[in-house]
Formats: sequence, C-alpha cells, structure tokens
Amino acid sequence: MTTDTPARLLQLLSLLQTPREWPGSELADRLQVSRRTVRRDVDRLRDLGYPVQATMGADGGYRLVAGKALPPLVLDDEEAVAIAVGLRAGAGHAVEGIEEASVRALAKLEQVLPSRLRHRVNTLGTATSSLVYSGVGDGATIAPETLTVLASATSGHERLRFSYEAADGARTRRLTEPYRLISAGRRWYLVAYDLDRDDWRTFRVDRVGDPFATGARFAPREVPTGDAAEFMRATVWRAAPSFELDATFDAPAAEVARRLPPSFGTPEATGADSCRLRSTVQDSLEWAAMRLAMAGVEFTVRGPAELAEQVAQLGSRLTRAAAN
Amino acid sequence: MTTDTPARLLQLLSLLQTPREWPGSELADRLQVSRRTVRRDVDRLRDLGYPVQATMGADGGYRLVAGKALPPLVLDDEEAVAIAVGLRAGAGHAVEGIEEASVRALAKLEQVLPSRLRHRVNTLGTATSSLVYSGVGDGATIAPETLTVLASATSGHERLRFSYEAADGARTRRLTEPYRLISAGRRWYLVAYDLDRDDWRTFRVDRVGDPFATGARFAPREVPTGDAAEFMRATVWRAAPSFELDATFDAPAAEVARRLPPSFGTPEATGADSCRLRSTVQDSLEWAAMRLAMAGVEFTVRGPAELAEQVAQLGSRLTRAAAN
DNA sequence: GCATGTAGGACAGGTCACGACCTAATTGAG
DNA sequence: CTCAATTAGGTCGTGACCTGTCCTACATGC
Repeated sequence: MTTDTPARLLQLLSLLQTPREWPGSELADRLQVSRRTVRRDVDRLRDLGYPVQATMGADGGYRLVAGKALPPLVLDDEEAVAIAVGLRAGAGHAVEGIEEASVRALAKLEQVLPSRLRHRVNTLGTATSSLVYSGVGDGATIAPETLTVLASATSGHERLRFSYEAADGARTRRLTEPYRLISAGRRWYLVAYDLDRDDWRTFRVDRVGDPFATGARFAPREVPTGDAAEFMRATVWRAAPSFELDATFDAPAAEVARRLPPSFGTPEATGADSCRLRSTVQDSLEWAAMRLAMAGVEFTVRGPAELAEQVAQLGSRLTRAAAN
Repeated sequence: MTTDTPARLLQLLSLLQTPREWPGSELADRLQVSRRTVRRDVDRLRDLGYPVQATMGADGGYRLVAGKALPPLVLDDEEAVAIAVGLRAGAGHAVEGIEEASVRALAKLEQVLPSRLRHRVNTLGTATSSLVYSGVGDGATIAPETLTVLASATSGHERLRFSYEAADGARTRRLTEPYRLISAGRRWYLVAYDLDRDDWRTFRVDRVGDPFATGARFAPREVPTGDAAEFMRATVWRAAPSFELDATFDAPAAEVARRLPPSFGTPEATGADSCRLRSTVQDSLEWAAMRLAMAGVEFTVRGPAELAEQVAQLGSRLTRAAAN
C-alpha cells in the first residue's frame, strides 16, 4: 500500500506498451494490487484517452492499441538511444520535411536523457554522421548538440550567446533573442534579434560556435516581415547555392524518381525506358554529382557545365582508383 | 475538481517536458489547481524519480532535468512522426549497432500510433528509403512494416504466418514460432521454429512476404545451439556475401576512417597523408564501390579484382555521363 | 529592502481508492 | 456440449489520501 495510484498508473502504462497481451492476473501480480483494482486502473487509462483493448474469453488479456492521442512513451535505455541516434539522422539531411520536428523532439529527449545514455548517443552519433553529412560538399557540418541548444533556447524564449564566423572568417561574440530555427535544403538558419547590433539577423547555424542559453527569458518581439521564414528567405536566399539541373536517364521515370532525393524534382518520361529531369536544385554541385552517381543507372548530364565537370572528375578519380 | 490526480500528474509531466521554465503560478493556472497542490505534485514527481529542478528567487520556475531514469515521453504529432521516420532510418542500415533497439522502439511506437500519423510516416518513409537502402546492391529492401510485425510477434510470443521465397524463387506459406530478429550487416534474419516442417529455421527477412501475427501465443522452446544468434550464424553464414577489401587512400587515416562506414574497419596510416585499409567486408561489391566513391578522397583499389571491376564500371559510367 | 518566487508544516473536510464479494458475458479447449 | 479461464461491472465499508487555506522560512534580483 506504500505505492500510490499515479505511480502505479505509469507503471501499468509502461507494461501495456510492450507489444504483447497481459492477462489481468499477471498485471495484478506485477502491480501488487487486486484484480479488481487492475480493472479500475484500466478504466482510468481509458478515461484518459488511451484505448486499452481487452480480448475476452479464455486466454484473453489487455493490450494498448492505437487511439486518437499518443500515450506517453515509456522507453528503456536502448530504445532511447536508438531514438536519439535516429533523430540526429532525421535532423541532419537524411529526411526532408521533418527536420524541424526532429530537432524539437531531440531537444525534448536530450533534456531528460540520463548522462550515461548521452555518452552512448554521442559515440554512435559520430560514427554515423559520416553517412548523413558525408565528407561531400562544402564541409558545413553541424554538431547535433548545437541544434538542440538552439532549439531549446528558441522554444523556451531564452537569450542565446554564441560566437559567429562571418563570411570573411572573422569571429564575433553575439548575444541574441532567438526566434526560429529553420531548415532549408542542407542548411540550417537561425532567425534572431541581435541585442548588440540592435537589429534582426539571420545566422547560418554551421557558422555558430559554442552556443549556450543564458537562462534569461525575453518577451517575443514582432518579426519584421511578419514571418520568420519569410525574413530568412529575404535575407539569405541569394547566398544559398543553386543551379539548373538538366539530365537524361536510360531508365523508366518512376525508377529514377525512386532512386533520387525528392528535392531533385520529378523526371518526365521521354520513352518507355528513358526520362529527362529538369529542375532547380538548391545544393552543392559535388553533392549533386554524388547523388546522381548513387542512382545506379546510366545517365547523361546536359547541364550545367559545372555539374558535368564534377561528374567527370568523380569518374576519372574512380577510373584511376581501379587502374591499379 | 472533476480531473483526478493521475491525469493531472501526466499533464504536468508533459508540460515540464517543454524545454522552458514554468513558474508555479502558471502551472497552477493550467492545471486548474492551487499553487500548493502544484508544489505537492512536483514533490510527487520527484518521488517517482523524475528530477524537477526548481530555480529559486524571482523569475524562478520548474523544469524537468536529466535524472537516473528516463521519464515517459509526451510527444506531439509532428515529433512522433519525426521519431518514427528517424527510427526507420536507424532500423535500416544507416546506423550500425542499434538496429535491433530501433526496431523494438519502432514496434512500441507503431503499436499506439494514431492512424492519421501512420499515413504521414509512410509517405515520408518511402520518400527517404531511397537514401538508406538506395538503389544500390542486390535490391534486398525490407518494408519497415515487415520488421515491426516480426518484432511484435517475437517479443509477444505470438505465432507468425508469412509467405517465404526460397533461393530458387518458389513461394511457400509458413506458420512459425518466432524467436529472435537479428540484424547482420545489411541483412535481417528471423530465427523461428517452423511448425509445418517441425524444425528450426533461419529466414531472410527480405524474402518474407505478408507477415501477420495470428494472435495465438506459444510457450518458448529451447533454441538448438542455446543462442539464436549462434544458430543463425551456423545456418546462414556462408550464404552472406563477403570479400577481402584492400585499398590505399591519399588522405590521413583519421579522415578516411571518418568518411567510411565503421563496418569497413579502420585504416592504418602508411604516411602523414596516406593510409591503407584491409578488412573483410560483409556486403555487396556494388555497395562497397559506392561507399568508397562517397569518401571523396583519392584512392586505389588493390583488391579484390571484382571490386576494382565495379569501381571501374562506375567510373566509366560517370565519364560517359559527363562526356555529353 | 522589497517584490517575487520556491519550500514546506498544520489542519479540516470531503472524496476517493482499495479489497471483498457478487453475478453476467465471452471465448477456446477438450 | 461442457468446463475453465478470462473480462465486465455493481455494491459496500473502511481508511487513507488529496485538496485548499492558512502560516513561516528562505533564496534571488532589482
């Protein structure tokens, strides 16, 4: 009787999240209460909106199923590590469209992640970052810790201090009120109010160093253009690399579409076994060349010339590598 | 007063997981209770092992910090989707060493994931699978749903029915008692007791089709060699492709190690700016050639000859692509 | 020093949680 | 078909617990 009701409910929730059926008697045993109380607890969970499905008859039992709202997830150590590592991949550029949500979830998780697990995440995370960020491109890699610190400060309305490297390489210290963290293509931007400059700025996150939240909270101001993403686009759009991709493939359009990242656009069929892809790609040439190579089908670069040059370089490097 | 204590505690836990400070008065307002009760609730959470840090003085507040145990995660829709998508990447072969934990966590999450979110996960998941599985290799892609069904059945001790494609292409229906789901390199294996054949089998998951748990539970038998992983290795080891990689790189060993997947082993320095990598790689030649190309440094393949052949093919394809 | 926050004790009143006992309904196995 | 095992739900009495209202102590920033 020493254990109170809320604790038992949480424990019950964690038991039911195991993908299996739990007979009421076993639950009663585990929770050290009577079967009647287990039934009442299940009722309570249902009232809270978590649908517990019960199969009747002999060999019946309880099981948590999908409902309208997501119940609080109770994870063990390994699962938490797996989620953190997976989220880092998602916050990088592995998955388009969920980068910001990934960072939010990561910040939420890391805030409460026991330190012993944090070490394991770091070890595994660095081991895998080579895949996502790859050595390819302009080397603008971002530490996941940086992203989570920025995300926490942004959503918590806390002032943020960091060092920033300008385009000419000069490093300055900044004290800012962060407003929004935005992912665009393979880059991250922070829209913030710079307290020293007394004006709005858009920072490239890969140039941010040693960020930390001061703890001081601030009352949000109004963003100039009304929308932070708008402001970011207005200030740094032309700075981002982009080019007009034009290539033909000796493979069906559907297959090519499946083997290229969605940001490359969709190819249009020019025949049963050939297609052409034209779109403006917002990325580095080296990265684009690599992704085209990874498609694994015969293709021809029609433009731009710089991309053809990159592909040629990669090709000759491989030829040299094999011509031992 | 209609809301009971357990519900309020869960709500408090979800509020505190937002990475920000919460003054007691605001919590009291949100939870519709007095400030005194908020303090008591915070105490209760602390008793449950979730360390709530309170900053004293004016402008103080409560915040959930990292403790010994991970508190139940309360996620919103977007965060849940981000986690599911990230886990699919982790369960694929993006991250080595956490595949099985990723699948367990994914099974746990998908069991309770509202259907509206499931659709979004599927959409995003297929869009990104091209990166992880890539078109490269022997095309042995595995649907994430398959993995989660197998994982649930395995941990829930439920009988599993599926169709299986033998090496000669023949499809048969199987009824099994699944014991363990094992990730090895880029492949997944299921160790199970085949009820029709009345014997133990190791199944390649990429050849499993339409799996579903029958719901009937079974009492675990003893695995032949005592350990399922041992059994798997004994039965299918020679079937897995592997070769002796030997290559030299014109770059520091540390940099090469960072740019190659860990499964390739660690290169040993042969000079300040050169190194040699020798290890047995358990993967397809085409995939290995691609990964070497992605390293982005000058290199030479010394062996095996088949790998050099693959690299040469890739190189000539790229040269053709650029020679428009 | 003052305002504002957390920390926590004491108390009264009402509520609710628990276990014990009961019956009904459902399902699978023999 | 029958039996066994399971969920579902009602009722009741006792006792614990939860809440709000006081109160004081303590820490912090301006």
